[in-house]
Amino acid sequence: MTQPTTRERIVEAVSGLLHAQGFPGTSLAAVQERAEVHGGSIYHFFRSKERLLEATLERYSELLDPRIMDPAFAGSEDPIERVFRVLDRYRASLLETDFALGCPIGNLALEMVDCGPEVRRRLAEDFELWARRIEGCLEAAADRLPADVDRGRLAGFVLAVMEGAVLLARGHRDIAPFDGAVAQLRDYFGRLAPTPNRKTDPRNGRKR
Amino acid sequence: MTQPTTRERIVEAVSGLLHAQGFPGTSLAAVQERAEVHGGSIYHFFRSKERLLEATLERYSELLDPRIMDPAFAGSEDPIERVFRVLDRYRASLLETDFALGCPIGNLALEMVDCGPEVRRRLAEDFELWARRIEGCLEAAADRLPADVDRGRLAGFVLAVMEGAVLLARGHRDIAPFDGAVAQLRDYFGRLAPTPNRKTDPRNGRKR
DNA sequence: GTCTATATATTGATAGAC
DNA sequence: GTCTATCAATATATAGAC
Repeated sequence: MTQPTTRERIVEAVSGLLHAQGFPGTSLAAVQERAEVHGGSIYHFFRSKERLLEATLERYSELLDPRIMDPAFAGSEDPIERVFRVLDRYRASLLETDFALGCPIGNLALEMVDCGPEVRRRLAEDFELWARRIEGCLEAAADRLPADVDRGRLAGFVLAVMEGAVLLARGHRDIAPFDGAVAQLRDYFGRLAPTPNRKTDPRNGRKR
Repeated sequence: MTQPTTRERIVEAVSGLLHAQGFPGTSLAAVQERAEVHGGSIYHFFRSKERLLEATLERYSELLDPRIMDPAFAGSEDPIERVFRVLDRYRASLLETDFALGCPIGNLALEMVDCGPEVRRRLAEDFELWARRIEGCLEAAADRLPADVDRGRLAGFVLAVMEGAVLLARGHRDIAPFDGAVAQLRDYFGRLAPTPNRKTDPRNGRKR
């Protein structure tokens, strides 16, 4: 409830602009306007545009749970269904923004070819964090998956499918490729966890 | 064997630069240097940078078969194995270029938010062409896939996985996420086409 | 800490001689 | 068709008053 600091306003502005227009497309002039700060204030807090990116990547990792995962998980108690609720949030974001906003980390991963190790580290960290949340769902559904399935690797696969599906939908400006990829992923999960039959399984529905 | 025209040299130069540095990152000054043309020559052939991009996207679609698909398909006669040979070529490209070069179309799909309908159309066309080649492999292996599998949709899924896997590997600067995603896709195909057992299947090995 | 003013470089694009 | 010269806009970054 406290007033955001100038530094926070700057990061918040970059956060939105970066998502919509990428790193080269985000000019500091636009950041000034959006954050309602003037010229040199940005450089008072950040030595360079790349340092500003680093702070924003850290912010993204802070926002992952409250903005993405928690709302998605709230939609279902079933752990595998929760995975698909997460994907559905990216679907909704694509439609709401007319394919302008995909995954901010995914965009940056392709954009930032030449960048310092700190940016690289934070990008990888954000991907890891996302995958670990999905892995948590898979662990919760471990009894419904084949024992020999590597759940960490499967979580990474879900992330790859999400990023690829977002990319295709944005390229086509059409949600159909996204829906097709998600449907195929569902088919895969269906073959991994045949007939969950949650209603009769005593392990499900437990509250504590 | 004929000498490349000036126009062809320009497109060739853009082709490489675009792949490595993206659209905003590809300056016309760099194009001049690489194509060994001077200033206004580019504007003699192309009205704008975006027109130049359109010509390059058309070039990419021309190169898909000779540069990507044909060499990959030459590695195996088995249609499903051919799908994975294609993915393996992207893997090799990532390693050879130290993760600098991924999929040129995938990069552009995320970069080109504001662009004319012609660019959009050609991007979608290039994706479609890629997926249709994979779909051709799946059709050739139709007898080893469940009858109810939508092969066009599965081909789009393979493309999504490839794009996502390339994106993750570039973000991590590590081939492990790519390998993990491909291994998981192999697992999926294994569950779709259990024990191909090509050796004893009379349908395989036919030459005409 | 915040502001104005500005330095320096580079961008896409144009004009016109040859 | 190819060249030189250059425009106008914009980029990141800096200096210094307040």
